[in-house]
Amino acid sequence: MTQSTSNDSSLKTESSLKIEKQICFSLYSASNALTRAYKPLLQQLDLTYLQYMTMIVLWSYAPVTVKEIGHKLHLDSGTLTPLLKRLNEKGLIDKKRSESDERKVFIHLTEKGKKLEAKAQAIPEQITCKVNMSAEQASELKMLADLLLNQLHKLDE
Amino acid sequence: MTQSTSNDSSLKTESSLKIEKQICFSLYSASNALTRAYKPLLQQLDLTYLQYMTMIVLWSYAPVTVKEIGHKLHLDSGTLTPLLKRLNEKGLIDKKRSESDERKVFIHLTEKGKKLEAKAQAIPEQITCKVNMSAEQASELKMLADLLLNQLHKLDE
DNA sequence: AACAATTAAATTGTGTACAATCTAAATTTG
DNA sequence: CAAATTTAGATTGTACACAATTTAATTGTT
Repeated sequence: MTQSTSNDSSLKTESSLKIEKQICFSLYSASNALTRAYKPLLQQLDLTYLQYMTMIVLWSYAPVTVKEIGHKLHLDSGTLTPLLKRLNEKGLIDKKRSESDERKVFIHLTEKGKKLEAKAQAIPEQITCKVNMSAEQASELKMLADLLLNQLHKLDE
Repeated sequence: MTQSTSNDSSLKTESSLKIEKQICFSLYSASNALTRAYKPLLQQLDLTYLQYMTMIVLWSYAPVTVKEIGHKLHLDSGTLTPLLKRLNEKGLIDKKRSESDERKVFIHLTEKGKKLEAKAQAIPEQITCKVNMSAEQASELKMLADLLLNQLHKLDE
């Protein structure tokens, strides 16, 4: 069989298809794994990873519009509307339409939502223990991921 | 000194909740942005990012079991079963139950599936153009993402 | 003022991720 | 060798992501 013994078709595969897979896929897998690692910690707060992220934005900036949350998290209303509905059902946030511009919806923290911040203080340290990387490696990883993100955002202009 | 007496929680927030958010969130955002960047390129192949990834595994290793694909992509049958069903409907793969062990399902490439590899050769170069990073930065990013992934996998043992 | 264009959020539909459960087949044990 | 256990894959249900469309409010232009 000519084909079964020959693997020259993989020459190009090895020099491009496989290598590029590694970089993008490494990022993809690491991101999934990180979300998985957060899950058991966040169950104590009854939050998913994205809900936790949204609460972090709210703890710093509430009241903010859906648009502003989306800008900070790089997400659109298709993702945020149902997510905010769930946070509202949990009693963590309130929605109020802006009076000056009725298109805008401001997201406010409820007392329960504000109180949750104290409980969330434990999370960062717990995840740092799980991720046994040096501070230098972690900040280098962050820097490179941000660089990549910025490069990709430039394309949208 | 300059700290407000009204909000002493800001100290802890700034030193942990905010910073840890950055690292994990940078990774998360970069990964999402990368998937978005692939989308227009992969539309030429009528594949999503994960379908493309699965095809890359198959181009190298088919026929392989669902389990083996899952191991390489760090995904389980809950994700892969419906995905493979779609690749099957597109005529790219066939499923064949193993004769020696009827629990196992081997995924084979169809002729159409094999032919798609040639068309996919253009993708890596196109994405490299979009991601304007140096080779050093890219490989450093990959290395750190792999390190993180390995650290997190150690916890599962 | 009239109306086209833009904007904010919601909605719809497709495709991941993943926990939990189920079925059937293979393996291990008593 | 039969019962208990394990394993491979499929199924079910929840929650993202995101494109495309819709609705309603605001802004821009003439």
